[in-house]
Amino acid sequence: MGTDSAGTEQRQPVMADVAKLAGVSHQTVSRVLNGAPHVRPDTRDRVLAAIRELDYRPNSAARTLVTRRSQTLGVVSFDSTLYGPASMLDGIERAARSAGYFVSVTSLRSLDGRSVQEAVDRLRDQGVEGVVVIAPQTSSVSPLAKLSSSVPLVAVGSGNQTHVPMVSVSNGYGAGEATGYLLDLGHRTVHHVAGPANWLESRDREEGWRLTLRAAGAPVPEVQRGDWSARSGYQAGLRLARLDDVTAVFCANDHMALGLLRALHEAARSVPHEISVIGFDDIPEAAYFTPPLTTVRQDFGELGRRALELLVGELEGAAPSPAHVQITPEMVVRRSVGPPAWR
Amino acid sequence: MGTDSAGTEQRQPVMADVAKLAGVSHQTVSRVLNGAPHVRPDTRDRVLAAIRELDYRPNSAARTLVTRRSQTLGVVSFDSTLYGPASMLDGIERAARSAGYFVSVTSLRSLDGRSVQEAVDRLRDQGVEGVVVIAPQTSSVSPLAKLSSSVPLVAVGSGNQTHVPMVSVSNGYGAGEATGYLLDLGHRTVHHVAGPANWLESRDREEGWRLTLRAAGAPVPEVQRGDWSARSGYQAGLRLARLDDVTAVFCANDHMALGLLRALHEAARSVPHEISVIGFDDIPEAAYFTPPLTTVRQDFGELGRRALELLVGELEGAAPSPAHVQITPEMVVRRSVGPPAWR
DNA sequence: GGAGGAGGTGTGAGCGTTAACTTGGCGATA
DNA sequence: TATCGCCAAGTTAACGCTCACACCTCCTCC
Repeated sequence: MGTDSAGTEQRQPVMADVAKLAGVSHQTVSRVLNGAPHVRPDTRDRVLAAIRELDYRPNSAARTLVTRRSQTLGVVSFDSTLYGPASMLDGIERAARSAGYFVSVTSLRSLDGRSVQEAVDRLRDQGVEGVVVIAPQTSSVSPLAKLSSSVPLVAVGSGNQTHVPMVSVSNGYGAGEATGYLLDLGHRTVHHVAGPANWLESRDREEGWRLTLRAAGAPVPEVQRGDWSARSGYQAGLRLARLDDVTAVFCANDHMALGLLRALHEAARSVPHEISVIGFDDIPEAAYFTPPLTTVRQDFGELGRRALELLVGELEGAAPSPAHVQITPEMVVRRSVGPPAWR
Repeated sequence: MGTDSAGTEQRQPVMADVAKLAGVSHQTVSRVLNGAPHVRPDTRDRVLAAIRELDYRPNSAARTLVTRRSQTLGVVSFDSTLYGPASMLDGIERAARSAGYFVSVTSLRSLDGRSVQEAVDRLRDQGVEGVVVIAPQTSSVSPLAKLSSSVPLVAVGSGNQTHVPMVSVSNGYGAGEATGYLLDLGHRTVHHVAGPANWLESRDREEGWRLTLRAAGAPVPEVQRGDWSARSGYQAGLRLARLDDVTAVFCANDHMALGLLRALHEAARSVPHEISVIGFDDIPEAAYFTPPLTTVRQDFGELGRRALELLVGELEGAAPSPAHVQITPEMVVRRSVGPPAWR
């Protein structure tokens, strides 16, 4: 008959429905929902009961519209299939949730700056309050400075970028530790299987390796360049196996180290008796390689967590701190290293 | 000096600002933005120019409020640090983006049904239009049926759940292939390192293995139970190495196979000469194990993509298809298998 | 040449919430 | 007893967008 209440209305209940049922105004419902003071306990209870009865859910779009806060953070990542990015994402998500934020992710299809730009824009259009960028490529760092003006932004990765708040692992330090350890064992020098040239991690680890060799007065062999994959490590291994003065190799990550181990095995070069190998990351499998891999552990989850803390701090604290958090990696010694063979 | 225009207002431009600048009504701006017909080309151009000049961004919360569409999908995953879930997430994100959706993720802290419930609720409160659940544990499947009434939902994993649309890999088939291959090579039977008992994948692979042995009249050895980690595979390997009638082992995933290889190597049991090993997943590193691992490949990215297609279909097509998409895995033969040793 | 239709645009209402005011009690203070 | 102030509510106005409709101008057709 009338215009309303034509029986069983199927639409979602809204605040007004709750208010009517509880016999209060919608504003009081809002107050209860937001934990505002000055609500009489019995009133609160009536409202809560009505909410439960109707299974009422606040509409987040409406709330966002008026408060201008979406409670959502964005994450831009590159290849979230890799162990590192995946773990960081996981850390970020956990930290975000406990800070009361949702996480919206988007992954990059290519490495260029425009792609990062697009991804951040996309996230921004969706209304995220801040963005964490996991994109440690040289090409994607410079655009960040511009972007950060449009939306609070934190980078996670490597490098000494001054413009953007960032949390990173001391890759150079870790690489130095690994290289130094091998030199201390008595190796004349240490070869290096590096990551892609345009990754900051890659560059920093290479630099750490190089500086340590120089400081020790050791010769600096030619770098074998890989792309983080086991496949590329394998190929680097085949090349290194042809040289016969190789007694120690530092790989920029564990996956390449795995490939290297494979290649050395095929070339009948014993690890660690003839050649020592150190990786980087300490992926969960590293301890089960043949032989178990000595490596430099970095805590990806912690990295993500810290990045999120930084972002939330920037968002909620008034301080627009352009901080740079450094996390120190730690070497884990396993059976893939030893003193050089006497011969 | 009225109430408005006190100089350089810092607030974000809204549709009305664009309209004023272009000399049209806000509705025309909306039409241009949404590609509505019946807008004269030069009007459109003026509007577009105004948008660019002001760097106007539509407010998604406002749009969502009125259209009741958030353009956002939720993903619930368990341990997105693992290669499988991470790859699926990646596939889902890519597919979602090309279908015009954002992706909001949340990961489970524990396996129980209540935890899944909470995660989905959380996502729903945020206003997602649908949810993909990557949670192939037995404990989390039953709650899904109830949940699916409140929001469109698709599961990805395993099992023959009838209540919820799902996309899964034929785990039983893959396990059967692997087991059959080993039997065909002449092995008397095949041992099995299984995954956690409460995972559907685990259960289905174990069942495929068992059925194949039975069908071939082969004895069914006791199952070694692991937890997907290389560590647990290693421990299972130590146990199996003590038995001396073991000539073939099928592992429920590649990581456990890695641990197994390690244990067998330490026990001086040669693979494949004394013992053949097959894994499951074909992670990128499997080809570089020592020896390279024969395994059953499943395309996680494809899995995620298909799950998303299913969800979007349910969302946009009128058909509430309670489909069940099956993807067939494929065996990849490498050097970790061979005929049993004669002795 | 007036009716009808289609293209092109403007007007007003409403989505569901929070923010800012307003209102009405009631006890404490002067 | 009149006044102040605090508590506990209610009322109204945004927030920025889309939808439904009204309107105007041509053009076509009989």
